[in-house]
Amino acid sequence: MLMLSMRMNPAAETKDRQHLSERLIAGGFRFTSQRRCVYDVLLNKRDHPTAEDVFTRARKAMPEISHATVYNCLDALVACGLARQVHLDRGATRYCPNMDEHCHYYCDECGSVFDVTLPSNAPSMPGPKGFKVDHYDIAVHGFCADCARPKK
Amino acid sequence: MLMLSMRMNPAAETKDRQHLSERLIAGGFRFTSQRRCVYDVLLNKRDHPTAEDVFTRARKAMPEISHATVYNCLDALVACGLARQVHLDRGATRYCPNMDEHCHYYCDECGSVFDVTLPSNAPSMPGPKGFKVDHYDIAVHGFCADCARPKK
DNA sequence: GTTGATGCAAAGCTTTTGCACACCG
DNA sequence: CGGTGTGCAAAAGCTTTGCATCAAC
Repeated sequence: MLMLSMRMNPAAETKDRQHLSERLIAGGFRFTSQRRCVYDVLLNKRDHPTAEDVFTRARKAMPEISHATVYNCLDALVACGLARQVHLDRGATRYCPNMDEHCHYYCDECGSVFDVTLPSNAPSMPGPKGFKVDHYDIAVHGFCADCARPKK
Repeated sequence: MLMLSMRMNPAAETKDRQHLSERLIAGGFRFTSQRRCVYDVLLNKRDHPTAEDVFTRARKAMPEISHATVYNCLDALVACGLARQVHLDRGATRYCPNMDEHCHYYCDECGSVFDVTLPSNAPSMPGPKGFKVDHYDIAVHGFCADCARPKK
Protein backbone atom coordinates (compact mmCIF):
# COMPACT_ATOMS: atom_id res chain seq x y z
CA MET A 1 0.00 0.00 0.00
CA LEU A 2 1.30 3.38 -0.98
CA MET A 3 0.90 6.04 1.66
CA LEU A 4 0.43 9.58 0.62
CA SER A 5 3.62 11.55 0.90
CA MET A 6 3.28 14.86 -0.78
CA ARG A 7 5.33 17.92 -0.31
CA MET A 8 3.22 20.74 -1.53
CA ASN A 9 5.24 23.84 -0.88
CA PRO A 10 8.90 23.71 0.20
CA ALA A 11 9.12 27.46 0.63
CA ALA A 12 6.19 27.49 2.98
CA GLU A 13 7.76 24.68 4.96
CA THR A 14 10.99 26.51 5.50
CA LYS A 15 8.96 29.43 6.65
CA ASP A 16 7.05 27.13 8.97
CA ARG A 17 10.25 25.94 10.54
CA GLN A 18 11.46 29.47 11.04
CA HIS A 19 8.21 30.26 12.70
CA LEU A 20 8.36 27.28 15.02
CA SER A 21 10.31 29.12 17.68
CA GLU A 22 8.11 32.17 17.79
CA ARG A 23 4.95 30.13 17.63
CA LEU A 24 6.07 28.06 20.57
CA ILE A 25 7.05 31.10 22.59
CA ALA A 26 3.83 32.87 21.70
CA GLY A 27 2.02 29.85 23.08
CA GLY A 28 3.98 30.00 26.32
CA PHE A 29 6.22 27.07 25.42
CA ARG A 30 9.97 26.88 25.24
CA PHE A 31 11.82 26.15 22.05
CA THR A 32 13.67 22.88 22.47
CA SER A 33 15.62 20.66 20.15
CA GLN A 34 13.14 17.83 20.72
CA ARG A 35 10.24 19.96 19.59
CA ARG A 36 12.11 21.00 16.50
CA CYS A 37 12.94 17.38 15.80
CA VAL A 38 9.33 16.27 16.15
CA TYR A 39 8.12 19.11 13.97
CA ASP A 40 10.66 18.20 11.33
CA VAL A 41 9.41 14.64 11.37
CA LEU A 42 5.89 15.84 10.72
CA LEU A 43 6.96 18.10 7.88
CA ASN A 44 9.27 15.58 6.27
CA LYS A 45 6.70 12.89 5.62
CA ARG A 46 3.11 13.98 5.57
CA ASP A 47 1.52 10.59 5.81
CA HIS A 48 -0.49 11.19 8.99
CA PRO A 49 1.80 9.30 11.34
CA THR A 50 0.75 8.10 14.77
CA ALA A 51 2.67 9.19 17.85
CA GLU A 52 4.44 5.86 17.70
CA ASP A 53 5.44 6.48 14.09
CA VAL A 54 6.76 9.91 15.03
CA PHE A 55 8.67 8.38 17.90
CA THR A 56 10.33 5.85 15.62
CA ARG A 57 11.30 8.46 13.03
CA ALA A 58 12.45 11.00 15.57
CA ARG A 59 14.80 8.46 17.09
CA LYS A 60 16.76 8.29 13.88
CA ALA A 61 17.86 11.88 14.35
CA MET A 62 17.70 11.92 18.14
CA PRO A 63 18.18 8.42 19.53
CA GLU A 64 17.65 9.37 23.15
CA ILE A 65 14.25 10.97 22.70
CA SER A 66 11.56 9.37 24.81
CA HIS A 67 8.03 8.29 24.27
CA ALA A 68 6.64 10.79 26.74
CA THR A 69 8.57 13.62 25.14
CA VAL A 70 7.12 12.85 21.74
CA TYR A 71 3.62 13.15 23.20
CA ASN A 72 4.63 16.34 24.97
CA CYS A 73 6.03 17.82 21.76
CA LEU A 74 3.04 16.82 19.67
CA ASP A 75 0.69 18.32 22.24
CA ALA A 76 2.72 21.52 22.26
CA LEU A 77 2.60 21.73 18.47
CA VAL A 78 -1.15 21.21 18.51
CA ALA A 79 -1.58 23.79 21.25
CA CYS A 80 0.26 26.49 19.34
CA GLY A 81 -1.45 25.82 16.03
CA LEU A 82 1.30 24.06 14.10
CA ALA A 83 -0.30 20.64 13.86
CA ARG A 84 -3.60 18.92 14.28
CA GLN A 85 -4.77 15.62 15.64
CA VAL A 86 -6.63 13.36 13.26
CA HIS A 87 -9.01 10.74 14.60
CA LEU A 88 -9.94 8.23 11.96
CA ASP A 89 -10.66 4.95 13.66
CA ARG A 90 -10.28 3.05 16.87
CA GLY A 91 -6.54 3.02 16.36
CA ALA A 92 -3.97 5.51 17.51
CA THR A 93 -4.35 9.24 16.96
CA ARG A 94 -2.56 10.55 13.90
CA TYR A 95 -0.89 13.93 13.44
CA CYS A 96 -0.99 16.31 10.54
CA PRO A 97 1.03 19.54 10.07
CA ASN A 98 -1.28 20.74 7.30
CA MET A 99 -3.23 23.59 8.86
CA ASP A 100 -5.29 24.35 5.76
CA GLU A 101 -8.94 23.37 5.94
CA HIS A 102 -8.92 19.95 4.41
CA CYS A 103 -10.60 16.63 4.88
CA HIS A 104 -9.35 13.08 5.01
CA TYR A 105 -10.62 10.34 2.75
CA TYR A 106 -10.04 7.17 4.70
CA CYS A 107 -10.25 3.65 3.33
CA ASP A 108 -11.89 1.48 5.96
CA GLU A 109 -10.48 -1.57 4.24
CA CYS A 110 -6.77 -0.86 3.92
CA GLY A 111 -6.32 2.27 6.02
CA SER A 112 -5.03 4.57 3.27
CA VAL A 113 -5.51 8.29 3.88
CA PHE A 114 -5.99 10.87 1.13
CA ASP A 115 -5.95 14.59 1.80
CA VAL A 116 -8.44 16.74 -0.06
CA THR A 117 -8.38 20.48 0.36
CA LEU A 118 -11.76 21.98 1.04
CA PRO A 119 -13.13 24.47 -1.46
CA SER A 120 -12.87 27.98 -0.13
CA ASN A 121 -16.60 28.44 -0.65
CA ALA A 122 -17.27 25.83 2.01
CA PRO A 123 -20.74 26.40 3.38
CA SER A 124 -21.12 27.50 6.95
CA MET A 125 -23.90 25.90 8.86
CA PRO A 126 -25.61 27.08 12.00
CA GLY A 127 -24.31 25.29 15.08
CA PRO A 128 -25.44 25.23 18.69
CA LYS A 129 -26.14 28.68 20.08
CA GLY A 130 -23.01 30.39 21.30
CA PHE A 131 -20.67 27.68 20.04
CA LYS A 132 -17.31 29.12 19.02
CA VAL A 133 -15.88 27.05 16.18
CA ASP A 134 -12.15 26.42 16.18
CA HIS A 135 -11.74 23.98 13.33
CA TYR A 136 -13.39 21.17 11.41
CA ASP A 137 -12.27 17.57 11.53
CA ILE A 138 -13.83 15.92 8.50
CA ALA A 139 -13.28 12.27 7.70
CA VAL A 140 -14.83 10.65 4.68
CA HIS A 141 -15.07 6.93 5.17
CA GLY A 142 -15.37 4.44 2.37
CA PHE A 143 -13.20 2.38 0.09
CA CYS A 144 -10.30 3.49 -2.02
CA ALA A 145 -10.11 2.60 -5.70
CA ASP A 146 -8.19 -0.60 -5.02
CA CYS A 147 -10.44 -1.85 -2.25
CA ALA A 148 -13.72 -0.80 -3.87
CA ARG A 149 -13.39 -3.52 -6.46
CA PRO A 150 -15.81 -6.37 -5.85
CA LYS A 151 -13.26 -9.14 -5.49
CA LYS A 152 -14.52 -10.57 -2.23
CA MET B 1 -38.85 -7.51 26.20
CA LEU B 2 -38.42 -3.96 25.06
CA MET B 3 -37.87 -1.20 27.54
CA LEU B 4 -39.92 1.92 27.33
CA SER B 5 -38.10 5.01 26.25
CA MET B 6 -39.04 8.64 25.92
CA ARG B 7 -37.55 9.97 22.79
CA MET B 8 -38.12 12.39 19.99
CA ASN B 9 -39.51 9.81 17.63
CA PRO B 10 -40.85 6.74 19.42
CA ALA B 11 -42.43 5.30 16.30
CA ALA B 12 -39.20 5.32 14.38
CA GLU B 13 -37.35 3.77 17.27
CA THR B 14 -39.80 0.95 17.71
CA LYS B 15 -39.43 0.31 14.05
CA ASP B 16 -35.66 0.32 14.48
CA ARG B 17 -35.90 -2.31 17.17
CA GLN B 18 -38.17 -4.46 15.09
CA HIS B 19 -35.68 -4.19 12.30
CA LEU B 20 -32.76 -5.18 14.49
CA SER B 21 -33.24 -8.87 13.91
CA GLU B 22 -33.56 -8.66 10.18
CA ARG B 23 -30.72 -6.20 9.87
CA LEU B 24 -28.45 -8.49 11.82
CA ILE B 25 -29.43 -11.50 9.77
CA ALA B 26 -29.07 -9.58 6.54
CA GLY B 27 -25.54 -8.75 7.65
CA GLY B 28 -24.77 -12.39 8.32
CA PHE B 29 -25.02 -12.06 12.10
CA ARG B 30 -27.19 -13.91 14.57
CA PHE B 31 -29.82 -12.24 16.64
CA THR B 32 -28.86 -12.57 20.28
CA SER B 33 -30.24 -11.16 23.50
CA GLN B 34 -26.95 -9.38 24.14
CA ARG B 35 -27.13 -7.55 20.84
CA ARG B 36 -30.67 -6.50 21.55
CA CYS B 37 -29.61 -5.29 24.98
CA VAL B 38 -26.71 -3.26 23.63
CA TYR B 39 -28.88 -1.74 20.92
CA ASP B 40 -31.49 -0.79 23.50
CA VAL B 41 -28.80 0.94 25.54
CA LEU B 42 -27.81 3.02 22.52
CA LEU B 43 -31.39 3.97 21.74
CA ASN B 44 -32.35 4.74 25.32
CA LYS B 45 -29.80 7.43 25.95
CA ARG B 46 -28.36 9.12 22.91
CA ASP B 47 -25.43 10.80 24.56
CA HIS B 48 -22.63 9.24 22.48
CA PRO B 49 -21.50 6.74 25.10
CA THR B 50 -18.16 4.98 25.00
CA ALA B 51 -17.98 1.20 24.95
CA GLU B 52 -17.29 1.38 28.66
CA ASP B 53 -20.45 3.46 29.20
CA VAL B 54 -22.47 0.96 27.20
CA PHE B 55 -20.99 -1.87 29.22
CA THR B 56 -22.00 -0.22 32.50
CA ARG B 57 -25.54 0.48 31.33
CA ALA B 58 -26.04 -2.92 29.73
CA ARG B 59 -25.07 -4.63 32.97
CA LYS B 60 -28.10 -3.15 34.68
CA ALA B 61 -30.39 -5.20 32.46
CA MET B 62 -27.97 -8.09 31.87
CA PRO B 63 -25.50 -8.38 34.76
CA GLU B 64 -23.49 -11.22 33.27
CA ILE B 65 -22.68 -9.46 29.99
CA SER B 66 -18.97 -9.17 29.35
CA HIS B 67 -16.69 -6.48 28.13
CA ALA B 68 -15.73 -8.41 25.02
CA THR B 69 -19.34 -9.06 24.15
CA VAL B 70 -20.17 -5.37 24.31
CA TYR B 71 -17.42 -4.68 21.78
CA ASN B 72 -18.63 -7.59 19.67
CA CYS B 73 -22.22 -6.30 19.73
CA LEU B 74 -21.22 -2.73 18.96
CA ASP B 75 -19.10 -3.90 16.04
CA ALA B 76 -22.00 -5.98 14.75
CA LEU B 77 -24.35 -3.03 14.97
CA VAL B 78 -21.87 -0.86 13.11
CA ALA B 79 -21.34 -3.55 10.47
CA CYS B 80 -25.03 -3.88 9.69
CA GLY B 81 -25.73 -0.17 9.59
CA LEU B 82 -27.53 0.39 12.89
CA ALA B 83 -24.90 2.47 14.63
CA ARG B 84 -21.79 4.45 13.91
CA GLN B 85 -18.50 5.01 15.61
CA VAL B 86 -17.65 8.58 16.55
CA HIS B 87 -14.03 9.60 16.99
CA LEU B 88 -13.73 12.93 18.69
CA ASP B 89 -10.50 12.98 20.64
CA ARG B 90 -7.73 10.80 21.97
CA GLY B 91 -10.18 9.19 24.35
CA ALA B 92 -12.34 6.15 23.82
CA THR B 93 -14.48 5.66 20.73
CA ARG B 94 -18.10 6.70 21.15
CA TYR B 95 -21.18 5.14 19.56
CA CYS B 96 -24.19 6.76 17.98
CA PRO B 97 -27.39 5.07 16.74
CA ASN B 98 -28.37 8.11 14.69
CA MET B 99 -27.82 7.08 11.09
CA ASP B 100 -28.92 10.39 9.58
CA GLU B 101 -26.16 12.49 8.10
CA HIS B 102 -25.24 14.73 10.98
CA CYS B 103 -22.19 16.28 12.50
CA HIS B 104 -20.92 16.59 16.03
CA TYR B 105 -20.07 19.88 17.65
CA TYR B 106 -17.52 19.01 20.28
CA CYS B 107 -16.35 21.29 23.07
CA ASP B 108 -12.61 20.77 23.49
CA GLU B 109 -12.87 22.32 26.93
CA CYS B 110 -15.62 20.35 28.66
CA GLY B 111 -16.26 17.50 26.23
CA SER B 112 -19.91 18.24 25.51
CA VAL B 113 -21.26 16.88 22.23
CA PHE B 114 -24.05 18.49 20.23
CA ASP B 115 -25.67 16.80 17.26
CA VAL B 116 -26.49 18.96 14.27
CA THR B 117 -28.30 17.45 11.32
CA LEU B 118 -26.72 18.27 7.99
CA PRO B 119 -28.77 20.18 5.46
CA SER B 120 -30.00 17.89 2.72
CA ASN B 121 -28.43 20.14 0.12
CA ALA B 122 -24.98 19.35 1.46
CA PRO B 123 -22.47 19.96 -1.31
CA SER B 124 -20.63 17.00 -2.72
CA MET B 125 -16.98 17.47 -3.36
CA PRO B 126 -14.71 15.53 -5.66
CA GLY B 127 -12.64 12.99 -3.79
CA PRO B 128 -9.75 10.78 -4.85
CA LYS B 129 -10.32 8.99 -8.12
CA GLY B 130 -12.35 5.82 -7.67
CA PHE B 131 -13.01 6.39 -3.99
CA LYS B 132 -16.37 4.94 -2.97
CA VAL B 133 -17.82 7.05 -0.15
CA ASP B 134 -19.65 5.24 2.61
CA HIS B 135 -20.32 8.00 5.10
CA TYR B 136 -19.02 11.25 6.51
CA ASP B 137 -17.66 11.67 10.01
CA ILE B 138 -17.70 15.39 10.70
CA ALA B 139 -16.55 16.83 13.99
CA VAL B 140 -16.62 20.55 14.64
CA HIS B 141 -14.15 21.44 17.36
CA GLY B 142 -14.38 24.55 19.44
CA PHE B 143 -15.90 25.82 22.64
CA CYS B 144 -19.49 25.57 23.75
CA ALA B 145 -21.38 28.62 24.95
CA ASP B 146 -20.38 28.05 28.56
CA CYS B 147 -16.70 27.49 27.90
CA ALA B 148 -16.34 30.20 25.25
CA ARG B 149 -16.81 32.94 27.82
CA PRO B 150 -13.58 34.84 28.49
CA LYS B 151 -13.47 34.21 32.22
CA LYS B 152 -9.74 33.68 32.35
C1' DG C 1 -25.20 -31.04 14.81
C1' DT C 2 -22.64 -26.86 13.05
C1' DT C 3 -21.27 -22.76 13.54
C1' DG C 4 -21.08 -18.55 15.45
C1' DA C 5 -21.48 -15.92 19.97
C1' DT C 6 -20.48 -15.43 24.77
C1' DG C 7 -17.85 -14.94 29.20
C1' DC C 8 -13.69 -14.77 31.36
C1' DA C 9 -9.18 -13.41 31.84
C1' DA C 10 -5.06 -12.09 30.09
C1' DA C 11 -2.46 -9.80 26.69
C1' DG C 12 -1.68 -5.89 23.55
C1' DC C 13 -1.57 -1.34 22.30
C1' DT C 14 -1.95 3.69 23.26
C1' DT C 15 -1.48 7.38 26.37
C1' DT C 16 -0.53 9.43 30.85
C1' DT C 17 1.93 10.09 35.16
C1' DG C 18 5.61 10.59 38.83
C1' DC C 19 10.02 11.76 39.71
C1' DA C 20 14.90 13.04 39.36
C1' DC C 21 17.83 15.49 36.48
C1' DA C 22 18.97 18.77 32.69
C1' DC C 23 18.55 22.84 30.45
C1' DC C 24 16.48 27.32 28.85
C1' DG C 25 15.75 32.02 29.95
C1' DC D 1 18.58 30.28 39.99
C1' DG D 2 13.69 29.11 39.06
C1' DG D 3 10.83 26.55 36.57
C1' DT D 4 9.75 24.13 32.41
C1' DG D 5 11.05 20.13 29.68
C1' DT D 6 13.14 15.67 29.35
C1' DG D 7 14.00 10.64 30.02
C1' DC D 8 12.76 6.65 32.23
C1' DA D 9 9.69 3.40 33.81
C1' DA D 10 5.57 2.17 35.54
C1' DA D 11 0.68 2.77 35.62
C1' DA D 12 -3.64 3.63 33.61
C1' DG D 13 -6.98 3.35 29.99
C1' DC D 14 -8.93 1.22 25.82
C1' DT D 15 -9.43 -2.77 22.81
C1' DT D 16 -8.47 -7.38 21.22
C1' DT D 17 -7.57 -12.29 21.67
C1' DG D 18 -7.63 -17.31 23.13
C1' DC D 19 -10.27 -20.74 24.64
C1' DA D 20 -13.90 -23.44 26.72
C1' DT D 21 -18.74 -23.28 26.90
C1' DC D 22 -23.26 -22.06 25.21
C1' DA D 23 -26.94 -20.89 22.11
C1' DA D 24 -28.98 -19.87 17.43
C1' DC D 25 -30.21 -21.79 13.25
